[in-house]
This record gives sequence, C-alpha cells and structure tokens, in this order.
Amino acid sequence: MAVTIKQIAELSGVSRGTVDRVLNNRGRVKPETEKLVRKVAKELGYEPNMAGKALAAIKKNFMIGIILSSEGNEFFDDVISGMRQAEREAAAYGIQVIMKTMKGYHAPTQLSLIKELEPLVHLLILQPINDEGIAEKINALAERGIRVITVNNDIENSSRLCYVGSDYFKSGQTACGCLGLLTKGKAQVGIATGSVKILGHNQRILGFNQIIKNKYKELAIVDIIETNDDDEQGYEQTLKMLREYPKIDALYIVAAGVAGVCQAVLESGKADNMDIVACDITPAVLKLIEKGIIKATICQQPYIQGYQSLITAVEYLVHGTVPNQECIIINSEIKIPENI
Amino acid sequence: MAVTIKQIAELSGVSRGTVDRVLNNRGRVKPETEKLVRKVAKELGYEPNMAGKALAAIKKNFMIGIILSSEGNEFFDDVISGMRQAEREAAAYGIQVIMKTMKGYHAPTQLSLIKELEPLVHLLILQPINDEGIAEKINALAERGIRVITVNNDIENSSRLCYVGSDYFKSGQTACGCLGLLTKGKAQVGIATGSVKILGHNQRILGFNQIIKNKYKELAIVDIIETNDDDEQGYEQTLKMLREYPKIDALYIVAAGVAGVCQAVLESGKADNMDIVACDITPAVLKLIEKGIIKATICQQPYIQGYQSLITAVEYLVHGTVPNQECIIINSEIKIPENI
DNA sequence: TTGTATGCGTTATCAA
DNA sequence: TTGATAACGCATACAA
Repeated sequence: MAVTIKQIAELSGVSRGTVDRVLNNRGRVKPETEKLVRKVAKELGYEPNMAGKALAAIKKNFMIGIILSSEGNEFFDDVISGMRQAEREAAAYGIQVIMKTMKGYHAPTQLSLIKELEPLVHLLILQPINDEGIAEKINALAERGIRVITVNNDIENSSRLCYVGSDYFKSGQTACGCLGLLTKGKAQVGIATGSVKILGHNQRILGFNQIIKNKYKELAIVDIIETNDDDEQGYEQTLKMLREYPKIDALYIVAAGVAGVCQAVLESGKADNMDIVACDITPAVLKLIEKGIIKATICQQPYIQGYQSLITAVEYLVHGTVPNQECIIINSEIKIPENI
Repeated sequence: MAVTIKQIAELSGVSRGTVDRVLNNRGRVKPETEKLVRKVAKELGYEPNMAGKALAAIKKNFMIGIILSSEGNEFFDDVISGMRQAEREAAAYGIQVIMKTMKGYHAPTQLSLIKELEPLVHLLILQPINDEGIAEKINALAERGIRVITVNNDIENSSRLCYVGSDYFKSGQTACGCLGLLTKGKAQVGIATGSVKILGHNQRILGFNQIIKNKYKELAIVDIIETNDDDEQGYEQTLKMLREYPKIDALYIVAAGVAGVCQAVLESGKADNMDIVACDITPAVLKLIEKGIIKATICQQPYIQGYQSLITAVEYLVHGTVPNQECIIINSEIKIPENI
C-alpha cells in the first residue's frame, strides 16, 4: 500500500491540512510542526498520488492554448493528430485546449494570435517565429505566470518552459551519415535547402557539414540552392544547379519542395546515378521513396512532437512537473522503403 | 465542462448507482430505466473520467506479474527500465508489480514460475517460450480470468490478450533494404543467425529473403551459420564460412554473438570490403558501429516494448480497455553512427 | 498557526 | 430493482 497524506497526518499527530501546507510549501506552519511532518513523510517514503491530484485538478478549469503555423503545411497534420490524442487524455484533468493556426511566418500575425489567447489560457504551446518581438512576448507572458512551451522550432533567449522537437543539427548529421554510406564516402553533393533565413534548415546543413569535416572528407558540397519550400522554385533552381555542376551525384534535400527537386533530377536524366536523401515524409516524398528516386529520408516524428508537447504542458499544470531537460528532443528516424 | 455520471443521474431522475449499473452492464436494472439512462448518456456525449476511475481502482489492489528470460541477456536491461517507468505510473492506480526472471529457454522452468505467480496476480506479462505447454497454460489462465500479454516474442495458438513487440519479418526486410542500399543491390551475403530453432530469428531471415526476391535480385544468400547467441561460436562459424565462401562481401547478423562474428571478419582481413548489418544495440555492437565495422543496425526499441506492455496491462485492468490491435508492433529503427 | 469540511468522478456496499 | 452513502487521495475555503 502506498503512503497517503492521511497516514502522514495520523503519524505526525496533525491534520491533513497541515501536512498539505508543509508538503506543498504553502507556509503558515510552525517550524517544529513542519520539521516533524517532513521527517515522517520522508521516513514513510511518501509519493503523491497522481490520480488524486488529477481529480482535484479538475476544479481548476485549466485551459491550454496552441498556436501553429500549420495552414497549407501537411507536415503538421500528424503534429495535430498527436495533440488531439493528448487532448483526450487531458480531459481526465478537466483541461481544455484551444488551437489557433496561421499561414506562413509573419511575426505580427503570430503576436496578435498570442494576444487573443492570452486572457484565456494558463499555458501556451507555440511554434515560434524566430523574431525578437516573439521572444519578448514569451518573457512577458512568463512574468504573468503563463509559461510557453515551444514546439517544432525553438527560439533563443527566451524564458520558455522547454522546447519539444527535433534536433536539427543531428538530423543533418544523420543525413550525411546516410549519404556517406550510400556513396561509399565519395561524392559531389548538391544541397537544396528551404531558406537560408530559417534556423532549422541552417542547423541541418551545419550538422551535415560537421560530419563531412570529421568523417567523410571526400564528400564535397558544391552548391546550395533555395526552394523556399516550393516545388516550382525547387524545380527551377535544381535544373540550374545540375546544369552548372554536372558532376553532382548526390543531393541532400533539407526541406520542402522535394517533388520539384526530384522532377528536375529526372528530367536531367541523372536519376540513376544520383543518391538523394531528404527530410520528413509527406505523400510526395513517400512516392519518391517507393520509386527509389529518394534513397532515404530523415523523419522527425511529428505525431510524437504534438503528443509530447501537450502532455508536457498537462504535467506542468497539474503536477507542477518542470521537464528535467530544457529541450525534449524527439529522435529523428531513418526511413527507407522497407521500414515505412 | 465534461459530462459526469452525476449529471446523467439528475437528468434521468435516478440515482448515480443506477447509472453506474447501466453504463457498466452490471444488470439488476429495469429495462425502461436502462433505456432512459442510455439515451441521456448518449445525448450528453458521456465519456468516463479516467482520473475518477483511477482513484476508484485503488481499492481493488491489482497486482501484475512479469516473467522474462532476461538473465545474462543485456538486451533486457532496457526492457526492464521501460517497465520500471510504467510501474511508477501504475502506482497512481494502486497497482503493484512483481517480476520473476529466468535464464535460457527451458519451458518447464517458465511453467513453474507461472505457477508461482498465478495465485497472486490479476494479469501476467510473459516473454513466452515457444512451447505447446506454455500455450496451453496461457489458455488455462485466461479461463480463470487471468489474461496474458506476450512481450518481445509472441506465441501462436493462444488466447493471449495481445502481443507487444517488434515485427521480426519487417526487421528482416529493413535489414535487406539497408544492405541493398549499401551494396548497390549486388552482393554475396552470408547470414549469421542465432538459432534456427528460434521463431523470431527465422522470421527475420524470411523477411530478408522476401526483399531479395521482390527487389534486390542480385543479392545472393550463399550461407547461413548459427551463433547460438554466443561470441565463441559466432567466431568459429564465421571463420569457417569465410574460408569456404571467399566471395562473401556482405553479412546480415540476425541475433547475438556479434562481437565474435566481427572478430572473425577482422582476422580474415576482409573488413574493408564487407558490408555488415546487425540487429539491436548492445555495448558490443555500439563499439563496432562506431568503428565502422558494422554499417547499420536494426533496433527494436526495448525500452518502449517494456513500457508499452505494462501500460497496456494497466489500461486493461483499470479501464477494461482491450487493445484495438491484437499485436502492438513497436517500430524497428535503423541506427548508424550519426543517429545513435 | 491549525483543523474541519467539502468536492473532484467513479465504484462498491448496504439498506430499502 | 433502486437509492443512499462511503470510500479512493488531494486541494482548498473557511472556521477556529
């Protein structure tokens, strides 16, 4: 039988209320009493019961806000599925969830969504735009007692409670590891990134580069183009790159626009001698994987990201659990046709 | 606000007890009353509150038994860690866990452990030995109301509640996919299995073979040896195989004995021209991966297996949740040095 | 500074 | 066949 507050109260010769005040540091307790209660609690090895806490938490009517730049980006479908699952579990605590979505990365738009949710919620899950104003807003919210959990992207210099998402640097390292194995460590590599303005994309390229430097010294990056996450641009830029550097025999596609990039490879007649590694797994990528055009893709488990971010929020509100790492890193997985 | 039994009772003009009897099919309710209550519950969209159930479950003093052939097999260290984590969470329901371990795969030993736990537990998590007597015992337990969850290995023709573990066939497919990419689809492959008597090992080889047949037709399996999960035997057998078939330039190591197998490869001076894919990630495998001797390993996420099996048990006991698939498959992950 | 009473939602027991 | 009531463990408003 697990130890309860009631037992501690009886053994200490005080009331349950007093034990509660001691164990939750609410003050208004005589020092000697406090000492005694703590001693008894420790001796018995008291661990608070989660079900009891959960039930009591219902009365607090917690509300969690979510803001995602998910519109028109199918990557987030799975993130949202994960959040929906976590939302069902949160119902046990009487916690409600309110989600706002936006399109693109316009900081003022995100700011106004934050202001909309601010008066309603006790905690905010945010896929932050990398902008000074957003960082400041996160800090301001924290001072008002509304903590922010960043999801999918992190934001530096802010007092967010934690970050839940992938390690972009490691994702890039993994991509390079795959390409190294595929090419026996010898290739002329072209990189198709989304945008040099997006932190995550750059971090992936940095990781990729680091492995080249330390391990695969005969992989050479000969060009980097930007797709702006767009198939059209990916197509045009890739065609140009392949014309300009005909020796390219490997590609690392860092972000979206994958279908366009691969279209260009096919039309250049180079598909047979090109090792391509991509990121994530949209329906478009899936097709290209199955056809063998893309050899491997590094996936960041969007469902888990969504699920874990909301569960972390619930734990914080209900049990006061602060995540023990500041960054909850969701592993990146290597996917090939056989393990999809 | 979520709907509660109390609200249903008020709106139906009956007591909470009656609502409980209806919704949990306990009988002893007048048909008309039952109909009314069900109607009201449906209209309000009633969903039972998990925290409430959890709290009430404490009084039942549930006990879960676990039996693992884990002694001397470090693969299970992570399985057990996952179980320990789930055990902490089970404490919220007042559920206790009792674990028995054994060494090797002697069915009578396992049977006697089952008999030891039988009078104590409400559910059993078992890593079953593939034996007729064990299957029968599982069925007998089910009839007495003690359901069994198989973990890591499944057992056919039994009334187990569900299986939690990897898909060995798919693991083999994935291994072949990796080897296909590494060798550009052309290689003479040697296979080092654990034992042809162990179901999981055979299923991996079947999966491997299926991908050869359907996709990589120029991969040829030239020999299969048994390590019996032992480094010594792995070493001897591999040496022999490499002498006999000097053309072998790829290896699929299906089970343990990895260090021995690789030692033989190194001593034959063939390491530089040998693409090796292994399974799981023990400290020995880790070293070989980091040295580049093993190019990739297919891991079955032991921690998740342990965690998920116990969580599934808890859900079943507390909420009566029967898993919606008969097999809860834990994904196999491809690991290379960069994503470990 | 401390104790008491009540409620959170579900389940079980006992009485009617 | 039903209803009333008391747990389960924790949190808190209010009384003392």
